Amino acid sequence: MSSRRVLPGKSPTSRPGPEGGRRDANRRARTDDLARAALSLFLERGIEAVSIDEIASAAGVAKGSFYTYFHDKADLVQALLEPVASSLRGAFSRCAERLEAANARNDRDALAMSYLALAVDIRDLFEAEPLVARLYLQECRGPANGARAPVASVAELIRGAALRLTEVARAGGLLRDLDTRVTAAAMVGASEHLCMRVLSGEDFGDLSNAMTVLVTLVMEGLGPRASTREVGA
Amino acid sequence: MSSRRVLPGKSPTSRPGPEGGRRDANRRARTDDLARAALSLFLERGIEAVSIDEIASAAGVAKGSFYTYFHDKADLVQALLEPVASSLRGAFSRCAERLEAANARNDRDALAMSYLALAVDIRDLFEAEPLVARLYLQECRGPANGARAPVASVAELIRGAALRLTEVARAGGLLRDLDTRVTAAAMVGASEHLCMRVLSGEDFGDLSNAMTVLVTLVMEGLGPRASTREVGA
DNA sequence: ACATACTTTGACCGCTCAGTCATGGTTTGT
DNA sequence: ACAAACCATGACTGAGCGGTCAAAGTATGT
Repeated sequence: MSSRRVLPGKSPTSRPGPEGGRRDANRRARTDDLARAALSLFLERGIEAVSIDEIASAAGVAKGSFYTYFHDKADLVQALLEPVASSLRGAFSRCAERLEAANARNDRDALAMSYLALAVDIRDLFEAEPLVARLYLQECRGPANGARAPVASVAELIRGAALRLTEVARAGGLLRDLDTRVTAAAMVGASEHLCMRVLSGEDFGDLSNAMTVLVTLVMEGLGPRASTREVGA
Repeated sequence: MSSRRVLPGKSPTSRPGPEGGRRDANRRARTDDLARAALSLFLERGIEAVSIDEIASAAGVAKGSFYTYFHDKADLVQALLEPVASSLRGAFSRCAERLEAANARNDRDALAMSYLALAVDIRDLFEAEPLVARLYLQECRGPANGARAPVASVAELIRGAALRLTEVARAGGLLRDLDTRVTAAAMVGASEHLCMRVLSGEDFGDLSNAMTVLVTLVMEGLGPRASTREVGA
């Protein structure tokens, strides 16, 4: 699972030049420069606080050149997130297929392994794209306005998938009969926070260790084999 | 635990007028108006995206009046958060005391009850100040720059306390020998996400239900009585 | 009663910003 | 070879913003 390029939000309309040609290569390089510069600045100051001029300057291009490749800041954010969003869609999709097969066979272990495979997929993705993952985690709780709207879209994707997958886990007997929405939210929250801390480079151990704790937490905390000790509220 | 007033960041230097007098009452009302207006706008658009003019306008005062009561936006955010931050400090402090007493008696049940009492304290606080809690949760992951710096300070307070408390839980035998930082992060993450979803009013059940799931998750997922089934990574 | 600090207002000011576009150079397709 | 699209540049434009402050009204302390 190699990282994929950020694509420009805007392309020439009639004569883009041959693939691999001068203009094509130039567009790739410029897009990359802008994306990289923006990502770094966004992580440092937040999406909203960074100006187009600063991004262009940090990328080493003129301000007007920014608009050759992107419509506006939101367009750039969208482009930054798209490779990760696409991979996430793929991961959730593969997990859904594995779950379907496991359910058809009434195979509870295969069910559990589907979720574990998903966790590994997500771990791999975040490790391949740590900075984009961090940006997502940093911004995904903010309101979906302005340049942050693309981030909110990815959050919606993840939320929906977590809910669906949690529902399947419950129906398949992996989780007790607790409120699915609450359970899904707890899992998303815990995993995001762990990833965020790990990816921030705080001498926090690696993502696999964090994932292990998370899976333990879920399987034993919410699974049907839990002890009879129940803490009342 | 009643909610407390937001205090102005700026006060008159020589003749504030008598407590309860015309000017005192006026300052309270204006401060409240500004705080309320700002809070609403911040939740809708994020702290950074809201201008001083918008806050003043929404509060029904002239723009220059904003500066009568607050130095700048960060000052207002600080004032908004202070009552909640103060209560959190109190809650953590009370929990620490209860833990100390339980540890002195080697009383494991009292240890567990200390954490439960903390969860109840935090639930009560968030229910008393839902909008401020939501603002905190929305913004606490962002970089600590500009008007968001006071939010980051509260996040630091919570992170530090969670780590300390998790360490005590581990030493007291409530949690297995997993990495304390990871465990603390998972708990903070899960609880924040749950609170955020509940407080957003998404037909998500109440905070007590969410807290119950969270406590179950922790006590059974990470406690020493966990089943021998271990999911490898 | 009076002097003075407080309060309110909103026009003003200088600065920043997103987006535009004229100009000139480069690449492509015919 | 040539026409035309593409590309880069940065000055320009109008809008928006934070903060200031003169002028006038109000509350307070002596």
